[in-house]
Amino acid sequence: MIDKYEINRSLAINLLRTREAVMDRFRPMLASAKLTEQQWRVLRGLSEHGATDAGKLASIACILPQSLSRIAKNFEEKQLIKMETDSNDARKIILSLTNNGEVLMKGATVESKKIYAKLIEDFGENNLADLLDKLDLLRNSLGKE
Amino acid sequence: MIDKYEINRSLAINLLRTREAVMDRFRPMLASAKLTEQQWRVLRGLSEHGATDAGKLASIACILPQSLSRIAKNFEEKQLIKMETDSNDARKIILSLTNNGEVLMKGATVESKKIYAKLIEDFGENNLADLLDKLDLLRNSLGKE
DNA sequence: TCTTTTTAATTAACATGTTAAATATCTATT
DNA sequence: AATAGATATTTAACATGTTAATTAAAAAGA
Repeated sequence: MIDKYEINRSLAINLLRTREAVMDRFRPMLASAKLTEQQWRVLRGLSEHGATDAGKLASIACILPQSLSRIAKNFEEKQLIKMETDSNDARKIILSLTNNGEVLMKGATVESKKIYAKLIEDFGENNLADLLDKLDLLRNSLGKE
Repeated sequence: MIDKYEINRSLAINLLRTREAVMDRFRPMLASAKLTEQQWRVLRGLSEHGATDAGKLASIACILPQSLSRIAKNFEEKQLIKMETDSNDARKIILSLTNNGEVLMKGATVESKKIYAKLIEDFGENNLADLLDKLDLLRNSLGKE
């Protein structure tokens, strides 16, 4: 039964395999920084957005709030982030990088940009723009954002 | 610092978000069958390819052999699959669906095809073909397959 | 103001991802 | 045939995904 419904042709699997192929280029960098993909996205979100409450940060980093809760506790113990209660809303926790966290991200970000630049060079800037457009279109077609 | 390196524009995150949007359409089906995404891919692989050794099946289902090992034990206890040693190579384990497993997959496959057909209708057959082509191209550019 | 509802974050329980190591079997070399 | 090296699977330990429940605080209504 080899048709467009077959597993190797399915959209979800192709998105997964392609993402894995992309991440393979970043894994050495992450391994040398001793960070998981999710931890990297959290620190990157804080680095780009500055102090952010947990809910927004989870959304930015594309992880569940429950996962961020665990990651944040871990990072606070390692003194990579600070956790403070929002003075306007005691339910919210504001996260921000410590100096240690910023130092860690400085180096990793330089490395990450090099890898991404090489990826764009290999894939082609136009191909990348087209692909990102198609992905946006698909998400819109599915009624999400 | 909003440039092409910014997290919300990064390729890996977009592939992740888009995949999540696609899977959102399938999750109700999976929930009603009480299957995780990975369990679904394993059963689907067996349904499409018949009896398969663990290594090949893990590759087909796009999960790690270690994960398949746990899933297979779980499924064997629930009598959804059989596990037999390969008579030609005692290192290999051949997995196959039981009758129970095939019955489960019959219904779920019908449902899955309906959902996928609706997705194609919403996204457009040409857009889907283009996207799959671009994903292939990207994987090839990255030197994978 | 008091109660109810909603929201933000956390915790719990189980499944999977990831890296490393262990086990068993096969293959190649001598 | 005996050994060394390679392959297939499994197990272990820890991090994250997922669903559900819990806690605390804000917002809404009576």
